[in-house]
Amino acid sequence: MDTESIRQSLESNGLRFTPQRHCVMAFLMEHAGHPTAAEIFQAVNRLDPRSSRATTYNNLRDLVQAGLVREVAVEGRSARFDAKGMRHHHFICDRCGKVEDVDWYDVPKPASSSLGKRILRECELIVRGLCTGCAPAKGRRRMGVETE
Amino acid sequence: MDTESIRQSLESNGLRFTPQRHCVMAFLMEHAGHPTAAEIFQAVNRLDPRSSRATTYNNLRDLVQAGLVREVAVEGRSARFDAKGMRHHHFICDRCGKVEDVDWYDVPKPASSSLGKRILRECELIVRGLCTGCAPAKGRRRMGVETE
DNA sequence: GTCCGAGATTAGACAGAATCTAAGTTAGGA
DNA sequence: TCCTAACTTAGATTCTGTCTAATCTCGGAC
Repeated sequence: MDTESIRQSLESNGLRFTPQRHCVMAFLMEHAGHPTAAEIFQAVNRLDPRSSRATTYNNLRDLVQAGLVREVAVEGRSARFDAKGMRHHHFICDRCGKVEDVDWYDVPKPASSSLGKRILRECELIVRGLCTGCAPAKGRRRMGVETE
Repeated sequence: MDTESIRQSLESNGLRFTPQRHCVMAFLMEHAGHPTAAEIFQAVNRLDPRSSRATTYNNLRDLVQAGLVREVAVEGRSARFDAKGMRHHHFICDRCGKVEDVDWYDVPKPASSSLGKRILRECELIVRGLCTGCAPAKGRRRMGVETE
């Protein structure tokens, strides 16, 4: 996503395109590793030491509302964010907590009517396991495949 | 799940069965509404005013490790927990944040090999939308079905 | 070009959630 | 009974996020 389309998305949501917002977007697009709000603030603050934490949090909230950024659902203390590029699911490593993308595939929705709820978005999948770094070497199968 | 099987699960994980742990499990099994750690602590503390917050947090962590309790992946400030009874997915209301259970159905896993990761558990689904309380009355369709 | 108002930013205080620490207690095996 | 490891406790601390009031900036109206 280029600067101009970021600007357009912001303005169509009644938001101004500011250097701070650009900075947040740029960092998120460069870092696919689902950084936390604190990491984003650090990065923004490194580029412009005058920028404040409140602004970063405000901007993250605004960008999520504008649909430019997604907040990833993971356990843990701090919110993680994701520049919305291609749709994808998420993989969480049970050992190191790393969040990785999983290629998108359609997941069947539960029947909305049977729930009595209104389903607004595609279902998001959380896949758990061990990432390449944490999984034991191929051939040795210490952990097995546990399905609860 | 009865007291004896809780005791066995704890002991097979090298953990003692203590009144505090029993209290946490009992509360979680009675309250299916995915209480937060703070709510669990309040409830435990009401039964035994001497019990401490640190113990409740420690016990929740231990119970999750022992596989007796699940931490639910939701955005938001406080961790939410769930006694592992029947398998189910989760529905999160976009407006009020309420977490509800969705009946279990199998979701196709991504191909483990193609990921280079080891998938350890069933995939967890996060469904979003408006709960019965927040959805506009039937017939009026203000929000439509938005699929990102 | 100037003025004005809404939106944006800032620093720092504040609040809530979770963790850490050190000391005391308890349970269970030797 | 004694000893040790596991457990619990109170309270301090850290971390994460929000709020507030003051200031700044942009863009439209004049």
